[in-house]
Amino acid sequence: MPKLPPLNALRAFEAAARHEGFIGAAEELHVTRGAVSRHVKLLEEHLGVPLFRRHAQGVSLTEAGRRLMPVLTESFARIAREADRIASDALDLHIICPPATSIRWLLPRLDGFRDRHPEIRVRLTTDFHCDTKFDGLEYDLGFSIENQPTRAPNIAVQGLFDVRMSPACSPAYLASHPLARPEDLAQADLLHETPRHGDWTDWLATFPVAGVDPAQGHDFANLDLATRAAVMGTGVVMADMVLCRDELEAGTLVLPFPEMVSGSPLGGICLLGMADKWDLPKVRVFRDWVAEQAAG
Amino acid sequence: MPKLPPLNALRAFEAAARHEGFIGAAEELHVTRGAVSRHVKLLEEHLGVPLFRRHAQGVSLTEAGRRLMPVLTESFARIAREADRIASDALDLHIICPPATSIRWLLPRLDGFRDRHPEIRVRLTTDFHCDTKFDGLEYDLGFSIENQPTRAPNIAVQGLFDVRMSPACSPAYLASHPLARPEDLAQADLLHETPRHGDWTDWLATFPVAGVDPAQGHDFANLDLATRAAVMGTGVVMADMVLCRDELEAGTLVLPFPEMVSGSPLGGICLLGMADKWDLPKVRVFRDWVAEQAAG
DNA sequence: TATCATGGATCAGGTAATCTGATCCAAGGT
DNA sequence: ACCTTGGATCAGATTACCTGATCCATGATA
Repeated sequence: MPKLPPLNALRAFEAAARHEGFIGAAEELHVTRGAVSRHVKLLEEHLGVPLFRRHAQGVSLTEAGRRLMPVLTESFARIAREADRIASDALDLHIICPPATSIRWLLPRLDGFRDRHPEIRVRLTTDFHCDTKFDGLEYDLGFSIENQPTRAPNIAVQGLFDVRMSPACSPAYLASHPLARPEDLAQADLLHETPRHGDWTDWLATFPVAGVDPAQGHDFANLDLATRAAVMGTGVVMADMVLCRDELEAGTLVLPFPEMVSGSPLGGICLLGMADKWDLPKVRVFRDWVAEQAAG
Repeated sequence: MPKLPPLNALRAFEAAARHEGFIGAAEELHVTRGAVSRHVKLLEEHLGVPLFRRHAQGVSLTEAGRRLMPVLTESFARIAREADRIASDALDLHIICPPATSIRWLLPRLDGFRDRHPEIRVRLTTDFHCDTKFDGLEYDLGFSIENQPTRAPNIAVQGLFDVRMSPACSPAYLASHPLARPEDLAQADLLHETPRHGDWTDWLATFPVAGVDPAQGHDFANLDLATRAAVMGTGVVMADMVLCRDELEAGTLVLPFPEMVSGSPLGGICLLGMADKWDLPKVRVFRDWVAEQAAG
């Protein structure tokens, strides 16, 4: 079976052959002339044949050197190209995130991540995804609104923040629709993030308020649209304390009952991903960044 | 420009991938499991992506590893194959030698060299060759019967033994043709190694013998044929003391005038070769062996 | 024709990369 | 429950490698 010569010597020779001199090769490899000279000599001894003719000014390839060089140049180039592709793909970070979390929380912060890690190309897909069948091959990480403790064993989970909900509306709506007591909600226009109306149902399970029917009100495709409707004074949305922080701080949304904040029976927002990829540098870096953003 | 990962790590990974385990790779590379493990880990860190999935029993390639492996296997195989060919060609030793020296001196000894250096494939061409235009590309070494001190500057020369000549004939010939005095050679049948008759002319220049005409006698294509004719009792050959040693020791040839041994005006037998190749291992080894044989 | 510039060879000495060998650990087989 | 297999890991030893100085041959420069 053919034996492979010392690889570092091969690389030094290839560089020297390409540069037609040891100095050029030394610069490319960030070593001294002597190191290149030594490598070439070692290779020549290994093969038992000179690869360069030494002249006063520079070197020229011998017959043997001329035969060896193109094989090395091509092989190294192929290896480098493939290794580069693999390393480059390793920096592509594909994330899936539900619309509200994406638009109201992730997207506004994502440029910060891109600034800090320009080498990682983030590809964000904003859509719902089935948590129980998270596509770990397609996506490196997914935001989930259902932090269930038990999932498939090859799916890793990292909690981010609790879901804390409370009814919210615009100051103008509050002025025209008095909400002095929770029972006043029975007359309010409820805004729902999905046709399921789970948001109000869950909250009412924590705070049973007589006369409020979660079946009534307007439906939206997601929480963002419902929230924006609330800001425009359309009604009362079941606002997420985290996702609606901007509006609450700016005062475009207010909480009529600030004491009545419910948790989520689903356990809050979390990140999930395949255990396989969980500790890839790009994944770890993103997870750390998200955790930092969630905490701050 | 694509960057090349650590080459030794690539080799370790390739071996591990081929053996589907670190232990097999370790054996192939003559290192320990730990060394392979470390190399693979280094490469994985370099690329930023795992190449193996670690199980309790052995490892299996990840997507990235499956992409990288064939490129490495093919590239390394190509490099190893070409390097092997070059090293192998470096062991082909092509020699040219004049017929008499070849048949009477070199060939009987050559098996000894082949025994001592079975890795060197000796290819012997038995023919005259023009010394002034020794074909250094075709032949690694050439035996020359003309040890001229000044040659082309890129031709190296190594003297072997002096040419020492004296008339010789078979005992039977001597019995039937009395050669009591040098002058008796005038009546002898002279045997010439070439139509040039240089052998007798040179000897007669050293030992001028009245009445001997170097123009007469029988011509042969080379010294070997002339010598064998002399052994058969055809006449008197101008025998080389080295090349005819066997016959002289066996007594199949005798020297009528053992005191009258001339040197050669050409300086004796030597080896020559291109200065380029003079110190190649195969050449040096052969030169040393020839010198040893010539001295012994 | 002397001097300089260029480019490689070489060497001693230091340092970093690599290997070893022992130990640990997890998972599957008996 | 125990053993076997195969990889991970660590401290310490070893080796390979690089450096930086110096030397040398040659061709350019003045």
